[in-house]
Amino acid sequence: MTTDATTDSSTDSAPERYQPRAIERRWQARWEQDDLYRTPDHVEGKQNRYHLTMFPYPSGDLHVGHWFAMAPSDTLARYFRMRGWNVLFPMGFDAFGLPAENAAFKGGMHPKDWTDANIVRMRGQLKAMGATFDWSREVNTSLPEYYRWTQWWFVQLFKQGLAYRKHAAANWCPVDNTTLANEQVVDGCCERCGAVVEQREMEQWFFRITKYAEELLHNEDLDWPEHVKLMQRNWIGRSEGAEVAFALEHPTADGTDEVRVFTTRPDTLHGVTFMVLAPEHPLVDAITTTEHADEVLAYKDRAAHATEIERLSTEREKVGVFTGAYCINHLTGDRVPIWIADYVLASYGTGAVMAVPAHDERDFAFATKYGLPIKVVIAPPDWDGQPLEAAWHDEGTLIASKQFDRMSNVEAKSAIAGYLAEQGWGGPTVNYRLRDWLISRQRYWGAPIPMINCPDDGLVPVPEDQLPVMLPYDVEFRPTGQSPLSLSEEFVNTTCPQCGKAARRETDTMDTFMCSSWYYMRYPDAHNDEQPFSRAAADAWLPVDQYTGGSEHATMHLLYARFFYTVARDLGLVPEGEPFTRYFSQGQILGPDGRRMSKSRGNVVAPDDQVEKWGADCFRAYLMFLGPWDQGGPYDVDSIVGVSRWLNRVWTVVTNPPALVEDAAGARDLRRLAHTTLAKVTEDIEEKRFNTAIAAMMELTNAMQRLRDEGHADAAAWTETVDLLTLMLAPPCPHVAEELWERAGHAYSVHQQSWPEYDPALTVRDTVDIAVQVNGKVRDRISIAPSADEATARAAAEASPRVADHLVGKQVVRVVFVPERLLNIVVR
RNA sequence: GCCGGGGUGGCGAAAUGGCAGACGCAGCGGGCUUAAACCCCGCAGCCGCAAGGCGUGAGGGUUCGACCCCCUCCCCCGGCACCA
Repeated sequence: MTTDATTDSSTDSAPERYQPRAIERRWQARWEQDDLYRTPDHVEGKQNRYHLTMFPYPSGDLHVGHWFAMAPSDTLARYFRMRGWNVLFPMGFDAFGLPAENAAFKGGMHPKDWTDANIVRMRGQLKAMGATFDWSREVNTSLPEYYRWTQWWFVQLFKQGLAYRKHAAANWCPVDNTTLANEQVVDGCCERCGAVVEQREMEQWFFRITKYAEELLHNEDLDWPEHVKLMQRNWIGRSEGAEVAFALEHPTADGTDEVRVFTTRPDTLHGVTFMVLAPEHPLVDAITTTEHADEVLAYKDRAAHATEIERLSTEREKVGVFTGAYCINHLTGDRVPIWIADYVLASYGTGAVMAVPAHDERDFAFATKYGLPIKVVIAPPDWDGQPLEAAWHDEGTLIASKQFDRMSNVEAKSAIAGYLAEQGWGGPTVNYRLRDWLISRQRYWGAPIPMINCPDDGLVPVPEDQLPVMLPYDVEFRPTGQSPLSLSEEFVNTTCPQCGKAARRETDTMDTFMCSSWYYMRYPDAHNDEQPFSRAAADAWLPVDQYTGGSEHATMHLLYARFFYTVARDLGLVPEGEPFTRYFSQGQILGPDGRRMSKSRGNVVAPDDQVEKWGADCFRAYLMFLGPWDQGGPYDVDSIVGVSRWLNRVWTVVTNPPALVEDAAGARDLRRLAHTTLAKVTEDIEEKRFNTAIAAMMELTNAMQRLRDEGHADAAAWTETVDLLTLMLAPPCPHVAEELWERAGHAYSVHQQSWPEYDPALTVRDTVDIAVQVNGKVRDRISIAPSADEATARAAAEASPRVADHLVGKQVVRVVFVPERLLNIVVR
């Protein structure tokens, strides 16, 4: 460590200043040299505990948001390590993805080189944080040694029938030139770039996540924030109802003789007056009559060109066209006209709905516009038989429904659904809003889908011993909408693994969410080149005991990861249960102006500058101190100085203590405060309330400062307090804690010490101040023994003139006494 | 529209039925210093000279007592939204 030219270091009496950066560099080097944070799979006498914070995308620079997510997470991992657990806290990089290509395209740098350079830079920045990451387990999803196993996963899913190829309308981002999963479309726009998403018909790979919809829905028992679990449940969107077959009046040329619909209202089946198919419904062309063909064609064309935003708008007037065809309602024998309209979604249910205008607002609007009949089958109370002015969707009693008349509509739901099943016309069913996960991307920087298309054998997976399918370096990766890999003859041309004949490789790459769906399973066995990870490693570490990260991933990463874990479990790769036992979502750190940090707003706070100026310990502590972790908040450039002052004060009181003497009374007071603080800090860290934990440590420090001003303190109590403070400081501020620990003459390292236990006996007070109220208003405060009873407290209270004044001439009607809190005298 | 989370000094916040504003920023006064910075001490919700009164988005309720529980409403943030 170098001493700089500050004048005070030359004099004997002047205290040594706290120099955070020098201390931090010194200890980071030492920890790395000693491999202090390498985590073995098993440690005698310790239980394993897996802590994880979401790994970053290597965009180039670690920003304040990363620190805000990771520093408290590291504090937690350090705390549990001190509690005696063998804590795994790994780090890596989610290194595939679009920004590498876009940046590469702009800067003329190859995506791999750009990504690798960013990782080097960010690894250095992460190390500056002083976190307890076990770098020996680092993963980089863009390396063949990793994506080989991502491809292996794809093959397993394919073999399980969970990966399939389908020609379907897909979300297409015209700016990024690739398809997007449903989850990546926000308000009809690309989640990443904001461009308006289009629909494009193409061959795409999907994962059958919907097979697990019911299982994924059941997340009640997870120790996760309720709002995140709710977001997942809403996203999956279970709805109970019935599937109903309607007979086509004229079967189609290929023999189809019915249309099936999904409805949550089988109770209104007798009120169906028309039917609406999605414009993309496969039956549309076959049933459309010649005289309506032109109109239908024109409408389909218009619907196909509407953007997602237009189609999603609930305000847009509902328009459609008649196909000329009819079907028959089995229950009533009614002849029902079939229309098409784009408010019916091809991708939900059966892509067709039965319309009951009397009891559904959308159908009501549609019927009114086109003069279609409105038939009431649930009578609103006091209904006079006149036409309805609006759809009635509340509960009621069935009418005009044959044998179901006079039944409550709630009963009728199951009664009619059951009757349909008996008659072979459908029956009760459950539908989910969740769609299968579209995973193919027409971009370069991702893991190639390990499939081969053979003219004879069809789609054949690349044999596992031939993985990875290497992503070629020399490829024209300019985004054109055509998969870049398809332009490389060398990549595309191969032979069929089954018949050996010439065949072509799949040229799409995988959605990067696939890489992050299993990375937490890789850390336990990060360098295994025989399998993605061993069962032994999985048993040692999985599931993750504490996961932390932003809740923006609620319906993407967190759902996909649960899906993957379910598959892994079914394959016998991992223990039973869920991937993340506990999950905590931190809030978002905002710019000093209270808005999201972004370069265009010019409100970005650069963490490197802050670390250089204040030190990593101070920056970590500031981020934890600014408010509740799950709430986030603005980064206030001015108030970090308060945390810096605190650490300086800690430094001063510890390195330059008052005269150490014997003082029994002072010792009791100091110990009481030290142990009360320890109790509070322990509880707060367990509850992830870092802001109040730090506030408590500040209070303790302030009290020590007062003793220092007084000039003397009890030697034993002082030393004990210094040690406790240093140990409490170790998780949030690891460097200064290590330095002070060493200066106190203790053995290296503070990070291998046990978390101290507080002594409840030492926290007991001799007297407590309680509030005295008269009619609920505080009139005075009195000091009494904590054990004092009501009579004692009341006597003391009445002795106070400030209280007595309010009792004069009044009659006491009630006295409420809360020990150690207050006394309330109710008078009249 | 539906579902969550929130609204407390000039600012970040604390208190989950019991002394509202701990801790910190900014502010004011003082000390140290040739001076500045650092550092240290003190003051500080609002009105008021004071006694006292008022005060946790607004209004109502329950209670001896409400930031906290209940009802109605307003505003901010997040999610979902033609899912039949």
